[in-house]
Amino acid sequence: MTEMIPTFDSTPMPVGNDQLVYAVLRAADGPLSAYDIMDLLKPDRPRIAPTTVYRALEHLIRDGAVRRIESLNAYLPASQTNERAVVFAICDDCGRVQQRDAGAEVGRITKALAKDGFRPTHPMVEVHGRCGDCDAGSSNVGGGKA
Amino acid sequence: MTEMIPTFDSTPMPVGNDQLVYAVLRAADGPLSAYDIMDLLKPDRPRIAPTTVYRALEHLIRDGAVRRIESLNAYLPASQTNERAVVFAICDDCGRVQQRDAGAEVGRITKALAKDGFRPTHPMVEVHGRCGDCDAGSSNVGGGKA
DNA sequence: GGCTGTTATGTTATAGTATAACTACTGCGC
DNA sequence: GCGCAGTAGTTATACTATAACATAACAGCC
Repeated sequence: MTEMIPTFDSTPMPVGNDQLVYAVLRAADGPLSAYDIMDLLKPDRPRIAPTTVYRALEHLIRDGAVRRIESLNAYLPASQTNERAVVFAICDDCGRVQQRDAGAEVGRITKALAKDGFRPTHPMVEVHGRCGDCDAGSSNVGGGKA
Repeated sequence: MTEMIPTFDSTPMPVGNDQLVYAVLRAADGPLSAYDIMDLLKPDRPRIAPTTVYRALEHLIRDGAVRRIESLNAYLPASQTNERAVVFAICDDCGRVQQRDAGAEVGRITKALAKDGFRPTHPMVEVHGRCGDCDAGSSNVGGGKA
């Protein structure tokens, strides 16, 4: 946890970019692209550049506070301190993403690959679909997509 | 204009962009980005545009002949006609990718999500790591990364 | 034949995502 | 002070993908 809540203070507000980026991600109700983040930081940092955002994301991801969704080119605050493999359930309708542990299943997959001589370092599982809310909301009886 | 093979006989044999793109992917020994493909097609089609390549990829993916690797923004010919869920084992050293069936494990994951009301449509599993060849070739005894 | 809808393609421009290259500042240990 | 590592700023550019519009080929129908 790099959480560092800088509350009652006398310090000269050294809130770094990492914290700012993290705060923006926490405040959002869905994944954000790096450029979304940049736009949301503009009020505080009018001249912020992509590089800055990407560097902050790099740190946050390295520390496990943020995760990247490859299939969306977007970023989310990690939901759990739990370090096991995570699966993203991505709703293509509303854009919201759930994170769930899939350590067991991912373990089976990586073990099978290891048997073939492959040495896994970073597994990722992303499942697109439709969340319960959206599925209920616009029940189109035919069964197709919206 | 559409690259007729000008052979013996009157059959038009119009080799479309889809076939050209597919041929390039088959000839490569690893995944290619859309712009890699474009460059490789330049000799045949000096003025080919990104749009054309993306459209061909769209068709090929729709037909199951090609798969996209999200974490690389790259494309591969599908290894199997088998329609089950596939896991990509991506070597971060040499760039080569193996495709293996992971229908069983992916089935467990999607079933678990379905129990929560999520309706999966397109699961993807991509595992980064190091292939057997690279792991053997540059055995760095400490166990870290290259 | 003429009309129209559909699919594929071409062409130009632009949007969106990510990194390179260089500079400079800060804190820390020697 | 000096070098080093980490962070940050700045500018430019590379890489990935789509929008918007025009054209051509063909099929079905009147």
